[in-house]
Amino acid sequence: MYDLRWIRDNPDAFDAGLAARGVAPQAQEILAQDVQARANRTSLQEIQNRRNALSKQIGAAKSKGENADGLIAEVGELKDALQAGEELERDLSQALRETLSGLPNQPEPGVPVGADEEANIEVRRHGALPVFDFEAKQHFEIGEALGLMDFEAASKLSGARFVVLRGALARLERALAAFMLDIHTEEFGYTETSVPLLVREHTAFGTGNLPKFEDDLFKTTDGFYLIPTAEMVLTNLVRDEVLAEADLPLRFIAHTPCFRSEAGAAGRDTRGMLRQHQFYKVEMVSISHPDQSGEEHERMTACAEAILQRLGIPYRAMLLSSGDMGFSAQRTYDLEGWMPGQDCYREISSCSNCGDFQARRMSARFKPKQGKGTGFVHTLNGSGLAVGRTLIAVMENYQFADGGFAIPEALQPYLGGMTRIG
RNA sequence: GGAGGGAUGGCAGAGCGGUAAUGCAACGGAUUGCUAAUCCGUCAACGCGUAAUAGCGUUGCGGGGGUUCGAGUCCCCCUCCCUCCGCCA
Repeated sequence: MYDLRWIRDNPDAFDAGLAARGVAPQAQEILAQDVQARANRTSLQEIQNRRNALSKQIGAAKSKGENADGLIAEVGELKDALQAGEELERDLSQALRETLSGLPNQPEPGVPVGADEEANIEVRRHGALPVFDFEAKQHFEIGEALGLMDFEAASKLSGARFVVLRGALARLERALAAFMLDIHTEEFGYTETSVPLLVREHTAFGTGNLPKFEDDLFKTTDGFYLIPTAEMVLTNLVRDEVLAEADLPLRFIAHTPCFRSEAGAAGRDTRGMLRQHQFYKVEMVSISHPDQSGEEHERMTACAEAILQRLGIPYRAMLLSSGDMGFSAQRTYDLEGWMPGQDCYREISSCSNCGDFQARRMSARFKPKQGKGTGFVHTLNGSGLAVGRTLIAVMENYQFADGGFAIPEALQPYLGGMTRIG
């Protein structure tokens, strides 16, 4: 959500930012509406002022037992104008709110401008790619051959884009989540949080998933949305709050299932468990002081990278282009893990700084120590990491010719000392 | 599912038709060897105004309608929270 006053002062920058995201210019239209709304507000306030003054006189007159009929008649003449002004005020501000709530965030300076992932910039690469003296398999080939990954069973239950894991593989998934949580909570200062997986509309609005992306969400018959990421809940923890400046930053982490309809992804990544309607993810959220969000963003990305490093998964960090970023983000790093079976890097984490965009939608503020009023916090979110995709990366990077795969050393304590599966 | 109670500023909490009490916290100022205490002010959003302040004004008592010269207060609808009963992990 945008600050109208910022658009007033920077209409060209506003449109340029939208253009970078493939959205047509809006400033002229918005500012015209804004001028109209303010003009109406001013004249409405004058009428309200008169009504209040007259009403006070009426009250005073009546308490003295005097006749107030003249005054009552006078204030009665204001009635139509008052009602019309109030109605117009409602309509105009609602129209503006609707327009603004459907516009994506501005890319930060330094974000490459481009239509899609082609324009992303690789900023770092870490880890040597594994070399195999056999043809590397994809995770589902390994998992199915071991009898531990069962797409048929899942489809019997739920159809396409679900999976059943069994035995050691199911345990590996659980171990990965525990491993990630332990590091982020014990070493990086995130507070482990157990959260609802079903949320109401205003919560989905706060993070920017509604109103524009309702099709991506699952909705229950009684109006709940299933969370597509814990970002939605963790970020909304500060909705309608006024935080003390000294309490910032707040850092939350949660391990949750994520539910996505994948409405626009028909035919993409249909094999395996890369793209599912349901998957586990460990999600970090930071609520930051506006002056520190850039720094916090780098820190958060480093936290996610630490997991990949300790698991020995080669990866690269991509600075997303304006067109590839999510709706609410102003700057995003994707971490792409190496997938030997596919012979390419695939997204395994996405870390975004949303600036005050979500904070405005949620009314999440802080009280500065100096100065009057309140300011909006900045919100950041990042996967640390997507558990399902990390599982894939482990299986593929550590695979053996015989169809089994090794457990990364750091993870072995979480699997009762197991060193390999299969 | 049944019955009842509630939603007021950062927090607590009164007001039940006539300009939103009071307390706590926070911030600014005054005072003061220092700290504490005390006193005064500020403390949300928006509009006008300004270089920025100041200043003036409007709104704000969960949301939306209505009655009234005037609504936190009365009427209607909705949302959420709590308590008890029933059912249940």
